[in-house]
Amino acid sequence: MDTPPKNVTQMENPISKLKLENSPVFNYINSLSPIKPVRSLPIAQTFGSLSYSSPPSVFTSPHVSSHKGSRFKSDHNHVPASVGEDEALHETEPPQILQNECTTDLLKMCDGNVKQKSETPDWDAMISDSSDILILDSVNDSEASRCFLERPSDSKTCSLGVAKSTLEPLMNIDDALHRGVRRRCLDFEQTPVASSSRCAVPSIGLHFNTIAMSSNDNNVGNEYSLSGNIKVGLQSSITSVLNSQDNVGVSETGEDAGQGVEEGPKRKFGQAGEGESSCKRCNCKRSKCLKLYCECFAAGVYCIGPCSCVDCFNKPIHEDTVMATRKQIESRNPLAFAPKVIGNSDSIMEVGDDAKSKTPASARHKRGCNCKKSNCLKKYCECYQSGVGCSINCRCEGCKNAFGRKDGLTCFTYFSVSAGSSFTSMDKENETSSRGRTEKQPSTPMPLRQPLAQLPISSNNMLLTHQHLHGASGSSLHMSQSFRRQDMSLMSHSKIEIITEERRADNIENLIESPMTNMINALSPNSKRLSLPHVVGSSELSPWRRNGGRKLLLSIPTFPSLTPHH
DNA sequence: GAGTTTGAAACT
DNA sequence: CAGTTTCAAACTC
Repeated sequence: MDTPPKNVTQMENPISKLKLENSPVFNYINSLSPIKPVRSLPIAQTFGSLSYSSPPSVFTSPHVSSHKGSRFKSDHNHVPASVGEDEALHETEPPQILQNECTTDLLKMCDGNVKQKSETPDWDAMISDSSDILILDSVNDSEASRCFLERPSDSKTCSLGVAKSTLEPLMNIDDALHRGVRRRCLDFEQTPVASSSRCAVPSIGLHFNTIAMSSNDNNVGNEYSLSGNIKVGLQSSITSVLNSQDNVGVSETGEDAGQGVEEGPKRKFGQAGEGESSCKRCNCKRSKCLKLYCECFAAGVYCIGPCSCVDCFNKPIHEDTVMATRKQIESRNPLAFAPKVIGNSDSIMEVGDDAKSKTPASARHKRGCNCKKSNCLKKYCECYQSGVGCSINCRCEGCKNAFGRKDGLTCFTYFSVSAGSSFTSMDKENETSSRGRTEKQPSTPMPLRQPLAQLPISSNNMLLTHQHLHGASGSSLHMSQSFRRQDMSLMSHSKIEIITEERRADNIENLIESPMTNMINALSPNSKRLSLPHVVGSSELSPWRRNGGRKLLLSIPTFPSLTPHH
């Protein structure tokens, strides 16, 4: 099923890289079926529960992880095609899944030295058909592709995050192609090493997690995104929104690496629930990582690498303990490990970063939050943290959740039309008052993307635009202006500025090219999605686009059915 | 990095 | 079920 070894070997010849398109591997890859929506991997929760799918052996078996760990260290010039590993892969991967998604995506990005084959599905088709979102976060375009293509002879490790394909560090084009074919879905479950859309800094990438931490804008808690994105990809074939560093990561050798080698990448012992990430970095000191306090444990993953936990029992070697504890917790609350966020599939958009990136507009926290002081505007709030609005289930006080207030209002990005100004005094006031926070908010323009995902489209087809609602019954708050979606589309085509708190100072070009704009653009008057390439950066057909120093490869996703797989 | 705040989880 | 305690993440300085 996988790449014939011969071809793989052939790939090692640097010269062949330049003639990839003629290589058997390339042909093989192209012969594979086009990208298809993948909903495969069960997002159903974890182990223990009756309806839960059993975790792939690859995650439960330490030795497998060792494999993986070693894989990262493997000489990239060497083709690690361990039979055992491949077998493990075969065991874990639904055959039809991602047959060539990794490679296809991957190849698409090799538009530098490696020419894209004309037969490769065009972006329009891909985007509209597969409804993928593929946002690459990388230093820059050239770097992205370069990393991809260059043989890291200089020990640089480059990895390119390709949504599901989740390339790995130490990946050069050879390995990339090779692994893309060979590894497929394993990566998706192997979240830690999952995707990286970033060219790694000179480092020996072992854990993607750390890169996330080392990125410039230190986002808080974005570690969630990784698996979230991956899962999205799996569920919906939506290539992830790998836009924030959390989504990506290449780590350096070191403690992480050591642990990675020792235990392998962080694995799931259960399947992290929808919206949960398998890429946690806990810091537990007293819970032994055996309580839900522990994010790793709660997410269904073992602690490894980046974790700074003390007396951690959430490790493969304590699998029995972990399982027992988990069962105990589940006996107390059968849904303890169930996805906290549930959502519908009929949402209009799904964007954002990290866990939120897969949060459909209608998604809501299952249990609701209970915030008293944070106004649901900080990540203390599980709803906010999950990128969903508060709901009737919430018992929060003074809810101002930007993703949707308990009272049904939605606050989000500033919206200014045309030459317009935009900010009302209140807006500015709010901006000011919230800037301190916002600046530290996920670099992810969370308010930028996420809320958009929840553009409140009313039953009468009205798109409620931003309002920074000030308080529940906010004083002078302007009630949401409303635009018909049609108008939105028109406006976006003419000129619409979308100003976020974070990016207000950005130049107009960036603003216009903001994801939100693109998304709006992507909304045709009849609510159909428009081809992305036309939307994304008219100047270049390249799927790469700039976004505040990040390259975003966008496409518009259809919503995976997030109907909880209970 | 240390200390504080916060709210979920756990406990009573 | 409500109140309290514990806990770790989020946040601030």
